[in-house]
Amino acid sequence: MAAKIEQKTREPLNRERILEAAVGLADDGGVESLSMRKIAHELGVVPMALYKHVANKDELLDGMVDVVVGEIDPPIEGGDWKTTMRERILSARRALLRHPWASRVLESRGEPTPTVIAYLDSMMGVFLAGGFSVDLMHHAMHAMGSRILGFSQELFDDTSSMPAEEAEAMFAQMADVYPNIAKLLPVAIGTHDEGGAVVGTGCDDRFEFEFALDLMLDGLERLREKERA
Amino acid sequence: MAAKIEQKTREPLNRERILEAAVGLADDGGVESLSMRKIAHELGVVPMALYKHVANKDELLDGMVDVVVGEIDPPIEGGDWKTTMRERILSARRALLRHPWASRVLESRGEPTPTVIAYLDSMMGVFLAGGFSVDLMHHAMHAMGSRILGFSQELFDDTSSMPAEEAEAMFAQMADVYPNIAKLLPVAIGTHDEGGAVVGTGCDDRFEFEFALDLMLDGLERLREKERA
DNA sequence: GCCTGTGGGTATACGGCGTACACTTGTCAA
DNA sequence: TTGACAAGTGTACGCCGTATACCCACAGGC
Repeated sequence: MAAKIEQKTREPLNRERILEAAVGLADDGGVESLSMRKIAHELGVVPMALYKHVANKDELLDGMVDVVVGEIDPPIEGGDWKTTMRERILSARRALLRHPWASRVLESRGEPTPTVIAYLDSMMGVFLAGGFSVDLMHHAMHAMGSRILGFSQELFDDTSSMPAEEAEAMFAQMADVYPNIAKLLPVAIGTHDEGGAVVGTGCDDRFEFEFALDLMLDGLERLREKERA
Repeated sequence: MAAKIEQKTREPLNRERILEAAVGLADDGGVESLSMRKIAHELGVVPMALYKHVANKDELLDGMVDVVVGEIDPPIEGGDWKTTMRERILSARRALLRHPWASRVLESRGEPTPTVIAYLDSMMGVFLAGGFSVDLMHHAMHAMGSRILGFSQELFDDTSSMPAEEAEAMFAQMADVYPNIAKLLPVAIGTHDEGGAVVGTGCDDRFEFEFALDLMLDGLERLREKERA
């Protein structure tokens, strides 16, 4: 009896299950190819059924962003402002790396969701608790920009995904047209002659992100100290 | 005779005319609502006619980006690296403000076009001519990120577009939920009590952009000096 | 003058999309 | 038993990008 009921009444749809399916599909298919029809199919349901639980596709995208932002660790307690900020931003970055579509969706959405606003608010709190004036905190938030959410759009595709010799050939080919990019050949590809030994540190995304992050945080620290004096 | 010919043989389609129309439509309609059909209609032609001159919509978007990047002033000659960089980036920003859709398209495109690559290459040249090592230039380019092309995505919509009292009401309403954002009310809205006088500097996009830009450039300058020592 | 490519514009059509609207059906309170 | 209500369905509309086949003016060779 119970089994029969279980068989015929499948698990009912709800907002969480829809978001979960959507996030999963976006994770492995990319957000461009995400469609209401595919989500519905994934859930074994007709497309219009989704609209009983989400208003429309935009609202669903907002919900997906909230799922990702919800994965960011809470701020650590008791640290100074800089490490608190740094750690949390790196946690945000980890969340966004798990869901590579999220940064694009975040940018394209006009108004931030309450979840995102709450995150930003808490980050502002970290600045203020660290001794920033409201004014400086304001500028700091603008200066951090998307970095505070763990991403900064890269303008080049990383060449690290292609075989080294292919990338090398590509670089060599455009050496005369783009002389300065060509100079990056050794450091960006990863075969890098250093004191006679070829070391393999290429374009390390994590390093570059933290490099820029620390540059920003250090600059802000300096301004904060100047302000307090 | 000549007039008759002129009448019946309209100005022929070509890539430039298509790009011009597309940029115009995107400028006033937004890039989301830009469609091949609308461009064709604008040009008094059937949609498929466009495909004789552009491969597909993606390639057309690339072309549109190139138009915008082409509007960026060439680097000034004879200045030090920092002002050269600064001025050119501000010129890029002006171009992107004329075509607000361009930054979004730039981000969403995977591989940069040759035009964009050439721009980046010339910016690298500015760093190198300024005495940066190839390594530091490499990190600097990553750190600048999209800022080098004149934009840094804002995470909040600017409240400056809505009437001050409405914004004020909005802020007041969320004061208990977002205490730190609420503290921005005076400085971000634009009515700002300073020494008894209410001054009207709100969220100044230009100021915020240059604030962050200079923070970055100053940080890089320090690293450059440390490196040379 | 005629033939024949060929390049540019056209007509039609396909499969996909988001979603409005009208419907059935299963559940439970009264 | 009824009847309201929530959840899921079916159909349809108007968009989208673009494949494919077509037409036709015109240039170059004969």
